[in-house]
Order: sequence, then C-alpha cells, then structure tokens
Amino acid sequence: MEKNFYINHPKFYVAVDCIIFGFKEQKLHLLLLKRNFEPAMGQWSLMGGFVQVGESVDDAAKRVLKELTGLERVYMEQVGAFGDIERDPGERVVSVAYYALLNIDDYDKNLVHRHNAYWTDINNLPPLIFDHDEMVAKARNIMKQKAVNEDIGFNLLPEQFTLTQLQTLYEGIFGETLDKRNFRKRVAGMPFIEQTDEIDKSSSRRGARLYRVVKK
Amino acid sequence: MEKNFYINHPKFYVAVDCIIFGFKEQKLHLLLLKRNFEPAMGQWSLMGGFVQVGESVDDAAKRVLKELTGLERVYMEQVGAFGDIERDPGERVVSVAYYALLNIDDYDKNLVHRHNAYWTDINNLPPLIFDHDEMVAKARNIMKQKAVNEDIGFNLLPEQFTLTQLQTLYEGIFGETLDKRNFRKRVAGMPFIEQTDEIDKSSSRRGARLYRVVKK
DNA sequence: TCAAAAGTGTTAAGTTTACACCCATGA
DNA sequence: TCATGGGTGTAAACTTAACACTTTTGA
Repeated sequence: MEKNFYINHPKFYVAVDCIIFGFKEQKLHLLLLKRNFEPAMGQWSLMGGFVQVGESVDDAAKRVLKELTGLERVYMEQVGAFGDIERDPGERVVSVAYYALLNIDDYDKNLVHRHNAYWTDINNLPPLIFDHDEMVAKARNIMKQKAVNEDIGFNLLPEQFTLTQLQTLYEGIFGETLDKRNFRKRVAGMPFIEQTDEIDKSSSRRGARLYRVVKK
Repeated sequence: MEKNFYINHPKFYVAVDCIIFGFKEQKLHLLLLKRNFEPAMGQWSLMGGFVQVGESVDDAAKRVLKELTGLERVYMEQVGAFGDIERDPGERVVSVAYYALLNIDDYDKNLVHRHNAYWTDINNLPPLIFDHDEMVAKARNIMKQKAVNEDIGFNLLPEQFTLTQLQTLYEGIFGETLDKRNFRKRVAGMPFIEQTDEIDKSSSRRGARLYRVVKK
C-alpha cells in the first residue's frame, strides 16, 4: 500500500565518487584511476561505484573507498550531489561525491595496483572524466574551509610527525606558504598536540622532534 | 551499446527537499507544509518533490521551490544528499536538500495557501517527518557559515531595509545578539551597502534611515 | 513631556603579521 | 668545517569587543 505513493516517478542510478587525499613526498596527492574498464577506458577518473539496494549512500562511499584502499574507518565527508542530466554522457547517473583523508602509510598497495590507481600531485592533475574536476575543486574548497576551524589535517599524517611535515601539509591544503615561527606558535597553543621523546633523523642531520595527536 | 555498462545496478527514486528561509516579523522563519497528502498526511515537512527524467537535480529544486512560492531566480544552495536506507520508511528514496533565501514580500500567497504551507518561527519548529529535522539543522549551519564571509543575508530582505532590520536578521542567523555600534561600524565599511534618502517610519516615531544593496 | 527606537566614538584587549639568527649534526 | 634543516622571540599593525548617552518624534 504505502509502497505505491511514488510509483509515477522515475528512478535513477545513484553513484558515489571518492576524492581521496593523501600526503606523500611533502605534497598533497589524490588517488586517481587510470581507467582499465568502460566507460571512458584509458582516461583518468575518481574511484566510484554504484549505490546498492542494501546500503546507504554513505556506506556505499565507505565500501568504494575500501575496495580501492582496503581501509575502513577513514575520515570521510560528503562533498555534495552532482545531478546534471548529461554529467555522465552514457546514461543518467546522479552521483554523490565524498572526500577521504588518509594516512598514506596504511593503504593496501596491491588493491590499488589492481585498480590501476596512482597517487597524483594535486597541483598537477590530469583532466578527469565527466564532472570529476568539479568534484575535486569543490572537495578542496570544503576541505580547506574545514581545516581552518577543525583539526582534520592530522588524518593525513602518520601517527608521529614533525612540525615541518605538519606545516608543509597545511601549506599544501591552503595553497600558500606559512611563517615558520607563527605556525609553531599556533601549534604550541593546541592542547591536543604533544611532543614525543622521539627524534626523526630521516630529513636532517640534526633531527626533528616528533609530535603526536592526543586521542581524546 | 554505451547504455549497457550500468545495467546490473539498481535505480532509486531521487527527491529534492527545500529548506525555505524567510525573515518575517523580525524573526527567521521556515516555510513548512502541513501535509494534506500521503505519505505522512497531517504531519509537518519540508516542501519536496521527485527529480524527473528531463531535469537536473538543481533544476528539480528550483521547480519545487517555484511550485510552492511562484518564485524563480531565488538564492539557493545545495545542503547535501541524504541517503540512509530507511530515511523514508515507505520506500527507498535518496533526497538532495537545498536551502533557499527569499524576500518574504515577493512570494505567491495563493500557491502557498493551496499547498497548506505556513511560515514557522525557526526557533519554534514542530517535529518534521523523516530526516527533515536533520536537513534543517545542516542547512542552518551551512547558511550561518556562509553568512560570515559572504553577503547572502540580503536575499532575505526587501530592497530597502533599516540597519536595525539588518542587525535583527543577522542576530537570527547567528543565534546571538550583536552590539549595535560595532554592527553599524562594520556595515559602514561595506561598499555595496548604500544609504537611500528615504526614512522608514513604520517602526519608530523618529524613523530609521533605509539602506539598499548596490547591484554590481 | 515622555516613551521608544535611532543614532553615534573611544579605548582596551586580543590577534595576526613581519621579521633573522643560532643550533645540532653527519658527511 | 660546513651544508642542511631545526628551532626560537619580539614589536608593530590590525581587528575585535566592550561600553552609555543623546536625538527625534508622535501620541
């Protein structure tokens, strides 16, 4: 009975697409597919997938992320719905984009390899299919916005990190250079960041103090 | 040929729901339906509708807003997609929420009456069906956020307005009282707001200067 | 004449920015 | 010993916040 209220309305494919951020070699990267399947085989795209009957849209995004990276419990946020008629030239698909921030030490390299996915410098992206460029642009904006007020950046770092790494990350997010002393002053005022007693010697002779986020 | 890539995936109803803000009697209001149709007849909800084959999701939102208010070219922004499996207990529907800011002088009262819709004080809302409360909460947050940096508030005001009206509006948006002198100082620094030579006498004996937004 | 809303500046506190040199180490 | 990245403080500019009284007018 109830099931018939909507019967005169059309149905659509609903997809999810993931903008997957990682911080690698001192730069922000996105994990992109060089598509080895149709449609648009051979072109670059975000990792995506279709929402299934038994899952919420959010869960579909988590599933798709896991299919590519093996990771669960990753920081994800919705970017928004993309619903232009011709956004996918093959067939009408409404897509909901999500961005994910992942610690690049953790992902499953085999899975990524099997999907023909590559980490790509965010300031040097190839053209992407459909409206994926627009999705990326919107995700970057939302992420940047969010990073001003909330401490989401740490999701991109390993458990321990140097202040220089942290600064470089934020410079990547905001797209501008920051003053070292002012940056460190601010970090010093964040109660949830604490020094460890370890030193990272990998990036300088002197070595840099490692810090970590205090779990609440 | 191309059309068959996605054939194994399910399709869903896709709806839009509109959080319609108006500024009335010195308070922020939402335009809500007291539903005179199924499902959930008799309960309160946002104005919504289903996306049709020939229209984008954005266009569906514009159409739905126009169906209720008669208005076109209203300021609208997407709030996000809501895709929980059971969000509509009757049937699986993915909904994309939008908020609209409208000048309450302009809408079509007959249409609104026919839809059994009412302006409701945003701080005194009835419980809404499904996840509409969540949509409203998210829309308010996004709107508040946006109002900090961008001058969207003016969409809620008539062409000419007093500074007291403007301040009351922003107090409604931010949910806090503002200092009159500081507020006026800030407005004075906005180049796109200009004095008119008219005085509004409706709210005080002395009368208050009317201002307007300069179109760019 | 008085009630009610409109209008008007100054100061202190806090925040943000700009800026340059010494340190520790391994090669 | 020197090249490299790590680490450190202060002062000026700017922004934000706090605060109270006078004006105008119609009833």
